[in-house]
Amino acid sequence: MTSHGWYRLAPFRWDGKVLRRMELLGGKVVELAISATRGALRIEGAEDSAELRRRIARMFQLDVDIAEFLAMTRDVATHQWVEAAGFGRLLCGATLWEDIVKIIATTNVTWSQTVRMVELLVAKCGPGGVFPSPHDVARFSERELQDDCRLGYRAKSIHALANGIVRGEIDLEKISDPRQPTAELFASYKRLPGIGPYGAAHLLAMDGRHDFIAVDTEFRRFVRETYHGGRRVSDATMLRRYKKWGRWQYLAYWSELHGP
DNA sequence: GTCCAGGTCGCGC
DNA sequence: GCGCGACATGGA
Repeated sequence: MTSHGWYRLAPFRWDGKVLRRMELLGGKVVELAISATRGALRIEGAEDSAELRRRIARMFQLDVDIAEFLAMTRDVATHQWVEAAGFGRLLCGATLWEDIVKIIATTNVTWSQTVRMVELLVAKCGPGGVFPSPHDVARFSERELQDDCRLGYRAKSIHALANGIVRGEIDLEKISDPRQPTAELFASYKRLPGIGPYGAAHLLAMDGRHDFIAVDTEFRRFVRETYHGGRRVSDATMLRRYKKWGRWQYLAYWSELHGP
């Protein structure tokens, strides 16, 4: 649950054992309490429903099959620990929309600012503490979002995204159609406001597609320090190291980052 | 004051 | 297609 920082972004709350979040289900706000026991997920706080299952499936990547990746790790000394540790799935938001907003909020800022931005956005726009819908966000002006949620220039992208969805100009269902080849999905994601190569690769990873590594300061720092004695090298050189992992490149890097 | 953080965008060549 | 500066914000 704690593989990348998402568990710290509102409306998620994590106390070290139970992951909680407010969620709007069947027209009412409920508090979900999610825990994992022996690899099984336990959900409390809501009646079973198709909508709940859909959201939980995205949050925990329940439909993502990482068997091929795990098989590869068995043959690589540095990754032997991965399978036993149960590593390989990223915590996601309940919807693609939520993750796009959160990824925009991670760009070109410190993590503590990201946490604050999302916290303020949920507080301002999300009724009852749930993650706000595009409608909830589109009610506010760009200026208001920027000032009250401390989004900086990202308010422009988030405002454009929310309004684009509300007006029907951005159709996330269509954009994220899983039947598309990875390269086309990548291109579609990159066309979203505020999403570039980094964001698109991250969104793909949330679809369980790890073909592209999201090159950011974190990736560069890790590779530089781990493999190049702190000397700076080109992105291409850094990426070459992970080519052998094929469509699991991002996950391979990520597992190195989180180490045994 | 300056630099930079899990980048993106628009512009000029 | 590629390099470059601008862009809000807050902490070092």
